[in-house]
Amino acid sequence: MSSIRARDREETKQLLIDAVGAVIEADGFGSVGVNKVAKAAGVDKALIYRYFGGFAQLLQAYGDQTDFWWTVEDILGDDLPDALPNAGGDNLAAWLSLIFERHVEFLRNHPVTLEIIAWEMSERNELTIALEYVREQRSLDLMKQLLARFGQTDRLDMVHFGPVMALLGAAGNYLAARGRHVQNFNGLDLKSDRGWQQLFHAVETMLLGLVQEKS
Amino acid sequence: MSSIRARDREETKQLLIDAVGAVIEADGFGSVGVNKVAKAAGVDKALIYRYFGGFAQLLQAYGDQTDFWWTVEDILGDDLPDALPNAGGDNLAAWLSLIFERHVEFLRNHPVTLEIIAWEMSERNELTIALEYVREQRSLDLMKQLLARFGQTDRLDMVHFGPVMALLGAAGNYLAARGRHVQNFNGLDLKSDRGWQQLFHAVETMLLGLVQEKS
DNA sequence: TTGACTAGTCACCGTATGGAGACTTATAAG
DNA sequence: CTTATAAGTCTCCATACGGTGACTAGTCAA
Repeated sequence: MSSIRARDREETKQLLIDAVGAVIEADGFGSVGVNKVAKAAGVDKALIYRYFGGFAQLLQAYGDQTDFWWTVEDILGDDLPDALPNAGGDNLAAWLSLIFERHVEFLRNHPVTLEIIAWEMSERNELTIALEYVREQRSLDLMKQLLARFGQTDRLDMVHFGPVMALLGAAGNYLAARGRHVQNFNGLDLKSDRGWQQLFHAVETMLLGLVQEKS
Repeated sequence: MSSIRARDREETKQLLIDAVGAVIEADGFGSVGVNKVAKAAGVDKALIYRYFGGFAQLLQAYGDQTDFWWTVEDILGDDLPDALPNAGGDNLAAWLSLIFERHVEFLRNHPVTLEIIAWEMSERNELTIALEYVREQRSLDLMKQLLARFGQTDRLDMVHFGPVMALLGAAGNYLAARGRHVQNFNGLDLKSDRGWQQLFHAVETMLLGLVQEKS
């Protein structure tokens, strides 16, 4: 029981920062607060104010230390688009399908990110605005890279490229976040890999059809 | 200033019930509580306990009085599927596209429903479970009706029907809820009708392609 | 050994919450 | 006119929140 930690400011700061993530993952973003975080860190809440200046700055520090969102490299992998010669014509559709899959897998492996997505639906403040700005930029980055490779040559009607990305991103976010607590959505099983495979398959088929539709 | 309402139990109950909706619409579901609702109703909060037994029952009464979700008739309109002779073959794709559009329009015209959708992302209790049960049933109802008309004749691969419905429903919910407070998502403008038209158009094209993809 | 510095503790404040009991007052029956 | 019932008001309570100031106690240099 002699949990007498040595007095160490930096270690205590890190304990607090880590506690933020732990509380979010355990109880969601909505119930994160100065009392709960301090208790989770095993530290007095007064230190939050002394070391960080306030709870908002602690959250800020947590955000700065954590990557909540994929980078373009995460999504495109080592096989950058130009590694695949742009021959087939439906390459972009295949890529979009793969991107959707990786997007969803990223979310399913990052519970804190799912909490943030859920939280952003009901709350809007400096922190959520900053986080959603990062995501929007990453998404636009990804789209720009895809357009640079496929924009002139692919048969997909580029008028639909943006809306389709939005549709897939929105559906992925919603279903992944919902799958945290709910089993089914519109008959789809969000808690089984099989349900997600069905979704991936349907998306792939739709995208291939979209390409061939190009007038 | 003599706002001396006559003493009327039923009227007061209704005032409270209506205040629930008003508070939700104004401040969101997360900040709904006994104090705020009573103040909005211009009534003492003790009456909530006397007339309803508790705040949960007041919410229950509000839920029973309000239709948060479309019915199959709302979505299919008077033109039931069998009113259109099943000639073209891509009728189902056209219907799905129309359904998506009506789904989104319903949401955009029902702010309280959007608040509930957002709220369900972070909270899960008896009330949210009851509400999402209703929606799931309505969605399955809709799908069953569509399958009954098109299941045997349409060229759409029925393996993909369920997942596609889930994808469209999820994207509609997410984008509509997000559009309450945020302007853009993946470059799509959620606050202008033009942005939504782009989305509808892209969805229509995708669905048509899906039909023609049937192997 | 002493004294300064600072990491960590503790008690407290103001506010808002959900909730209950005691009270006042309007109304309608006898 | 009297009186019981019920509508509506008021005060209070326990709890939890974010936040602050005073205090205790290790640590390290002189």
